[in-house]
Amino acid sequence: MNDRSRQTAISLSIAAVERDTGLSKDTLRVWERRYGFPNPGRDGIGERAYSLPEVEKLRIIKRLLDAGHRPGRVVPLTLEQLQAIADQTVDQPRSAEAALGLDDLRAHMDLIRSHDAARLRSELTRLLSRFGVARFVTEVVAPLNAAVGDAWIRGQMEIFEEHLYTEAMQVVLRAAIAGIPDPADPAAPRVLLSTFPGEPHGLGLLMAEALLALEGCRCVSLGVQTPVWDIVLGARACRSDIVALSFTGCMSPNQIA
Amino acid sequence: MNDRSRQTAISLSIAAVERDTGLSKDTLRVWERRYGFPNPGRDGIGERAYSLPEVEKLRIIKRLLDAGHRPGRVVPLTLEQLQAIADQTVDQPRSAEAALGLDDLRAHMDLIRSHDAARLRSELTRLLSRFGVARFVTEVVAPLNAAVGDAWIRGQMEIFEEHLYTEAMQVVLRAAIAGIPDPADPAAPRVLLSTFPGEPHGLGLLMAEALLALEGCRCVSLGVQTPVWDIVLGARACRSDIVALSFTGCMSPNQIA
DNA sequence: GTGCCTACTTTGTCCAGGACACTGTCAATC
DNA sequence: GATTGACAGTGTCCTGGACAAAGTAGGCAC
Repeated sequence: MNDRSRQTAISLSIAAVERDTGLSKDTLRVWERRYGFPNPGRDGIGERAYSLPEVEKLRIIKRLLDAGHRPGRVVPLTLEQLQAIADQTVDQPRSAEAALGLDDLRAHMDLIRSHDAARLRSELTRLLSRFGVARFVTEVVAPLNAAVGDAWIRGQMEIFEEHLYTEAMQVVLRAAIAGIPDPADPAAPRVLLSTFPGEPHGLGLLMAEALLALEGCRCVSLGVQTPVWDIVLGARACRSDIVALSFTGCMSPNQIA
Repeated sequence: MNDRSRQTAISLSIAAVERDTGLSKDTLRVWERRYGFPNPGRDGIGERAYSLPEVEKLRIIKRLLDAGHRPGRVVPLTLEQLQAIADQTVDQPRSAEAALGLDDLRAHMDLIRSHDAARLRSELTRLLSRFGVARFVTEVVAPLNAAVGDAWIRGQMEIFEEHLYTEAMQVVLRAAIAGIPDPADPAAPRVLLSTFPGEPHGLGLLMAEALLALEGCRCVSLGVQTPVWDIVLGARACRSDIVALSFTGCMSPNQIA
């Protein structure tokens, strides 16, 4: 309700840190109790006041957790140790097959980092025209997403850069989808797309929509973060044959009565 | 971490209710303490187990709060009383000017409720062509948004229907924006668009983007929910002259160093 | 070595009840 | 009518305790 203006000193309330890091208030307090980190000062009222470097470190830790590490092993570490772990973590087998060579991929990452939204969009559109929708999605979007995710884990990419990329890619993908004609076959399977609450990333959804539309499906998207119950309602209302849900990794289509 | 499967009995954990209603765990507990509602049962472990009707009532209450009512006045009421308040609340002065007459508006609401995504899209596209981008945004999108919001407050619209509408409108607006050529003038003002964390609605952003692009601005959108610090970083990186932030109601552009 | 079962440890979330700053309300005063 | 002050309504934060679910390691048969 309040969000008292904390701009005076550069420190954040526990609610702000929850927003910015994705770590719940409970988790933040219990880490402080157990690991001694974070160790926020207190403002005049006795409430936690997190410093900016502390929040930055928390963000790095959150990324490592999402990448599969355990809190007990990473929370007590120093910044340098965290960076080292991040670097070695992402040495997973990269992009087996891709229309983009590794050099191309690096070039596009640099393009993102150059913050030239218009050029990024036109370059992506060029690739779309060159490879067609299907190859574009599987061999350009997917590896680029992975590369952006990796850079993000390594701390080599700011959040706004990732937003910039997501927005540009969204524009291109939506244009691609708009270019796919509706199936003439009245028996075409009807697909409802959405993500569960807690999954705000919509690129996977658009990728799926593009591929499914290509296959001749009649796609209806509900956008991201639809409550489970409303997904059921929506599936029923649209008489959908398939419900496609996009996760950060796995995919689970299933039939609904 | 757990989200224990509660499908067996039809009850939700406090975390699930927080997700589905937007009321914080703290608020839910304190309402229980103060007003005696909600009054969830306890599962085997002693944790709150909210019933489905309870959650539905909480959702209605949340809507009324967002519409300006005070908790003490609405939380203790019965469902009927709440419905009565909702009905009388929305009797605000409706749509002074609009390209859509009230009948048209009602017709479009019915179209949304018919769950025919394709027809909704094409109808909106038709209106876009007929009125042009500027009038479409101000005289079609804006009143429709308001009408959807009203229906939502009255409980006359399911969440998935609102998602359906948002997605369709998004497709149309993005197509409209894509059709606006980039300004040739190299001195065109550069505008960065985003919303603050906590504001996940992107239609306002797209409306602003459309209007600004029409005015010859060079728009770059970061999408929704960008952390404040990253908006600053983004504005700097894109050398933006203006930062446009979309809220649920008011608009606040401002200059950045 | 491989597979499986059983302890042990880690970890996020939940609980209770107290506190307090912020905001809106209402009445008395200038 | 505006301003001020008392007062109640309200959301968020605090502490410290508890525990189920998930992950890890040891033991034992094959």
